[in-house]
Amino acid sequence: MQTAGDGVIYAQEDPAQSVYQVISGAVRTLSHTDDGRRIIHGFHLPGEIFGLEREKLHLCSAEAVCDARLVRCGRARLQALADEDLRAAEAMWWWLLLSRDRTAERLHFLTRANAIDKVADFLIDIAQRTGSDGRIELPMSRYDIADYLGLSPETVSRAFSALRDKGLIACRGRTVVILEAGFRRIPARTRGAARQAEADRSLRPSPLAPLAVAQPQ
Amino acid sequence: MQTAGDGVIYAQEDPAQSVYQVISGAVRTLSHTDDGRRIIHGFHLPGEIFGLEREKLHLCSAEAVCDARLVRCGRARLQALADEDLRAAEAMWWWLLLSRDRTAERLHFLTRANAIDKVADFLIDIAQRTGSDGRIELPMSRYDIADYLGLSPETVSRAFSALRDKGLIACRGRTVVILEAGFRRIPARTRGAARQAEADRSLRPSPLAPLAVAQPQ
DNA sequence: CGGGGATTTGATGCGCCTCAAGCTCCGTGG
DNA sequence: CCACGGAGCTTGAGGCGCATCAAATCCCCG
Repeated sequence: MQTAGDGVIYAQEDPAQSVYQVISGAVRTLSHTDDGRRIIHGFHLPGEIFGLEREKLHLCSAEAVCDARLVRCGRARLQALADEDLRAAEAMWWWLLLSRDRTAERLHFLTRANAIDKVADFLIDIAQRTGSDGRIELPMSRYDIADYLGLSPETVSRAFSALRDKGLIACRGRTVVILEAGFRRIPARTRGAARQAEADRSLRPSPLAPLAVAQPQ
Repeated sequence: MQTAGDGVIYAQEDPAQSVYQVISGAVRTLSHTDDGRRIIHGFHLPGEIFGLEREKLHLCSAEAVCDARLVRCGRARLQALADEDLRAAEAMWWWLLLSRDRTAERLHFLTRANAIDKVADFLIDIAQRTGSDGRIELPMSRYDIADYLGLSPETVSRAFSALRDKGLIACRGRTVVILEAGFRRIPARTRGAARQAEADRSLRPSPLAPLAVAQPQ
């Protein structure tokens, strides 16, 4: 399926019938606080999966950040896959645990780090997930990043400026180049996180044929 | 098995061979940032399960908060349970999804809420999990709470005082009584969280015989 | 060339961390 | 039985970081 920028893929409270994988473009999952502020749960880049729910309804909405192509996989089909192929079931299990661990890791980081480190970490994360060696073209706005990191857009912008002034990145609008290799390890991450990230990158081959190379969250 | 207060159940990087369920007392899972500060991932109360890992090693340590009794369940046994009983496998799957959702919910809350709301939410959470109708005996210190909520111990203490001054709680040391019913819904939670909490409380019966009524995280 | 959203920059205030004392409670030894 | 000590907790003062309000600038696109 195909979705234009800002298009709604599913809304919060919609029946959760499918799981999705991004083919191209980018997707954000989001919800709103009671006082109306937006929370972005995560961004989903090509190859990554989203939409798996515990209950019958989606807990958050999903929107295309920019024009995006997706593959949809029905719940029943996923269930069938897991039932008939033990390795597929194992892969899903493992993928879900990874998703949980990443969320926990993000929690600790966002709770402790300052604004500059958050933005730096975000850029490194995007670079790694896109397989980039430093140059990245951000699909999302500063507002999106702010709502994802729990900062104000102004603070995000100031963090970009600070990183540029320090010579750690070069950027113009949404084009960013990560300059400093040393910059690639952020303080305040929990011990062992580096080792874990290493393990994550060498993703085990997955038997989830149409949904291969699952990058959770 | 039995463990005294502050006793180590397993250490970070230990081989992850078992899953545990708390029978009595309380357990904390924790790790340390590179600069030495302590991060408490979660508290585990009677009936709750912890220790399930994606990899061969534990990502964080587990310690008894106070004297505690635990049940240990080996990985192989868990695997066998899942293989032979489809309903058990489903329950584990569901439990893991719940764990993920709770972590995500906590992430958004801790990123947005102020110190008083964090502490208030923490107290309500503990009260709900212990099945208390208001009176709770905290097993953990203010320092533990601080490291769990990402606050300083002083700020946690001030939050307790502020809640007391507002007439929302009564407390003396680690004994707390939640006074205001209206206080039981905290702002800044994401929409639908109330409905979700409702669903969580009516926990579906689990076929995990020795590890029944699984409360994740 | 004009318009409007996205981004940047500036000024100000509040909230939490840090450093620093007191205070409470409880166990221990005199 | 009471003085002592120490850990846990509370309270106070000051400073830094981020949110907020405000305004200027960039840049894309018609």
